[in-house]
Amino acid sequence: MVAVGDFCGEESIRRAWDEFCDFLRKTRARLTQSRRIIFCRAMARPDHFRADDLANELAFGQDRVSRATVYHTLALMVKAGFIHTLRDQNKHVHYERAYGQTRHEHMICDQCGRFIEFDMPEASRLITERCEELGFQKRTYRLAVFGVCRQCAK
Amino acid sequence: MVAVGDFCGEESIRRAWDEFCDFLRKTRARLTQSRRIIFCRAMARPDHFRADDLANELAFGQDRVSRATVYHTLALMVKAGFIHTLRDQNKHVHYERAYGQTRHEHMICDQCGRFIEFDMPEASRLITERCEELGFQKRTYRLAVFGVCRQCAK
DNA sequence: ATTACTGCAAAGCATTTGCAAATGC
DNA sequence: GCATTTGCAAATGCTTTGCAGTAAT
Repeated sequence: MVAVGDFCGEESIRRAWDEFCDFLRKTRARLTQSRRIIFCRAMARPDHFRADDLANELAFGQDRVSRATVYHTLALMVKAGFIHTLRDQNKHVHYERAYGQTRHEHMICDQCGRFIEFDMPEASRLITERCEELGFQKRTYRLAVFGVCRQCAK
Repeated sequence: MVAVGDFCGEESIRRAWDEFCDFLRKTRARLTQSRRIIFCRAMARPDHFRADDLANELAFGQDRVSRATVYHTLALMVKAGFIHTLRDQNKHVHYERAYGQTRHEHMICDQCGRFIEFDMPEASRLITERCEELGFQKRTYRLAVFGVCRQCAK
């Protein structure tokens, strides 16, 4: 059983966790300590993180959770829509918080690997049009620009 | 030494191979039999193929080339701009011919994995604008739409 | 009590690498 | 002849899986 007071600090994360609990109940999955720990740590990350990093971070200490469970739970969180996956130029999967965020695209620096977010609202409309023309049922799309960021260009 | 007559059928491939030879000479790399075989087979593929598949195809027979060499050569071809990489929903890398092709984007079917090409010329301009605003030096970009294709939707 | 979840360690698996032999220049 | 490339097999490295034990409902 997950203690009621056991959420993870920030208020928005608490709300997110409550919604994730709804998702879990709806899918007859269980509310576990491990899931709460992983969920909160993942949601608290401000940047684009990798499953592996999070797993390493959670491999020791009192809140320790196994590598396998981290991977499982992140996949659940993607399914529930709380995080998104991205891929960097080295084909590694990165996650980013989706809950409470607006749609944005990414520029990825070839040199430092940094992710720079930018908006391109027009893309969505254009893509929707093309999908309708071609009878393709869009689920989502990814737009990534590769190159060199301002800092690295200096 | 690579025999002069030893190109690979199609005329456009022959021209491409000649250009690849220029590239190789320019970078002081060698014109080898293995490279010719891999280059021609890769260029002849009409669809989106995987290194692994090509390596398997070339693992037997008189034109056999090792797996490692296939991977190496495809990387060279990407560097030289004759093929592009794409990633499918299962994080596998696919290659597609770039030589003689115009820019296009992809819809990738969640169910059958098919790649559907479509044009979205406006994207390029919009992206260039954003990159200028943000001081990002664009090298290339990838736009992929995920969902269900017309056939699978039936 | 039942069923799902967790942790562990092993398996996967496409890709990369180290090194000796072969080949192009 | 010298440097690059090739082939082989082993290593890599992230991710997934099988299974036995543990926890949630």
